[in-house]
Amino acid sequence: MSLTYALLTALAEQSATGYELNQRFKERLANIWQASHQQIYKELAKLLDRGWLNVETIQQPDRPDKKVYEITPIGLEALKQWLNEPQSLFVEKNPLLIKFFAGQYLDLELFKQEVQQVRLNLAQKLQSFSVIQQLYFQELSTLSSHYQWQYLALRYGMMSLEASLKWLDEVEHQLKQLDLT
Amino acid sequence: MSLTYALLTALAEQSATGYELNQRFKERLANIWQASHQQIYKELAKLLDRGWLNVETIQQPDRPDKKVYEITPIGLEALKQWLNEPQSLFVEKNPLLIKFFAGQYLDLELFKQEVQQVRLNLAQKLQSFSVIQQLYFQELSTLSSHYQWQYLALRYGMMSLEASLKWLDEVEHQLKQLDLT
DNA sequence: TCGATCATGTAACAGGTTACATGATTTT
DNA sequence: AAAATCATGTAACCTGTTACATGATCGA
Repeated sequence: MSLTYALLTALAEQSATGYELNQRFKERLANIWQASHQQIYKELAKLLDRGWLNVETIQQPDRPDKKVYEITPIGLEALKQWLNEPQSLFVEKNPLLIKFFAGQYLDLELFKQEVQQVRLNLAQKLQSFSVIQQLYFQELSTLSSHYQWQYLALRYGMMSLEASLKWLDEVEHQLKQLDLT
Repeated sequence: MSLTYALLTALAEQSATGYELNQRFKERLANIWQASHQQIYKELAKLLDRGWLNVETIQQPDRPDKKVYEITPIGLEALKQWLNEPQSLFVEKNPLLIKFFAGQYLDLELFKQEVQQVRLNLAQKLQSFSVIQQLYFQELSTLSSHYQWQYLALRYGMMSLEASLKWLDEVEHQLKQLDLT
C-alpha cells in the first residue's frame, strides 16, 4: 500500500525510470521504505494500468531502452487523498529483539559479535546521514520548504539511529555483567 | 519468517493457545512484532504440520475447546539455529515519513492534527512501558538473567519512543516556522 | 577478462491483511 | 440489551522475497 504512495511521491517530485527509482530508494529513501527492484517494476506496471502514471519509452543508441514514468493528474489526486489519511510513524518489525526473549538459548560469544556488527552498520548509516546533512542542509533557512520537509525525514533517521546506538551501549554493558556472573 | 521464530520463542518460554499468544503479542510483544490472530493461527498450523510443535486439545465445559501448543525438541533446535543467524534491528517501514517528501501537497491543518495524534499515541505507549518497567523491573539485579534480557527489549522500545517524541518536537517547531512565512 | 553499471522484467512462493463466520458467557 | 471476552478458524486478496533471465558497455 505505502509503496504505491512512496512511488507516487517520488514521481511527483521528478519523473523517472524504474531503475532510477530503485536507486533513489536505495539512497535517499532508504530511511523510509525498503523495496526491491522487482517490486518497484511490478508496482509501476500496476499504477500504469490504473492510469495513475504515464510512460514514455526512450530509445538509446548504446544502452537498453528505458521507460520514463510520470504521474498523471488522477495519480496526483490519489496521492493527495492518501496524504490526508493518518499514517503510523513506524511498523513494529524488530527481528533482533526477538532474541532477547530467548536469552537462555543464545550463544553468547556469537551474539556479542552480532551486536558489534549491528553497531558498525548503524554507525555507518548515521555517518552517511550526517554527510548528507552537511552537504545539502547546511543553510537550512535559505532552503525552500520542500527541502526543509525532507530535512525532517533525515532528522528522524539520525535521531532513531542515535537512540539505537545508545541502546546498544546498554546492551553491551549488560553483556559484560553476564560475563561476571 | 521472523513470526515463526517469535512464536517459537514465546512457546519455548511457556506453552500456550493461539488465543493466548495473540494476547502476548498485543501486550508484551507489541514492541517487537505485530501479528493478527489470523496470521498466528495460520502459522501455528504450519509449524504443527512441520513437527516443530505439538498440540493438546482441552475440552472445557462452559467455554469453547482450546488447543494448547508446546514446542518440540526439533522446534527448539530450529529456534536455536535461527538465534545464531544475524538479524537486523529493524525493518525500514515508516509510512508517515513518506509525507515529508510530498510536503507541498500536504494540507497543513490536517497534518498538524495528525502529528498531534501521533504524539499522543507515542506518549501513551511510552507511559505504558514505564509502568511495566516500574512493576517488573525495579530491582534489576535481583532478577534472573531471563528477565534481564527482556528488560533490554523493553528499553529499546522506550528509547526509540523517546527519540520519536524528541523528533516530533523538531517537526512541530518547523511547522510553526512555516506558519510565519 | 572480470566485475560493475545500465535497464528491464517473469515466475513461484511466502508473508500479511481484510472480510467473513460461529457461538457461548460475562460484564456494563 | 449491548458490548466485551473467550476461542477458533476459512477464503480471497494483496504485498514482498527469492530465484532466474538477458545483454550491452565501461572501467580496472
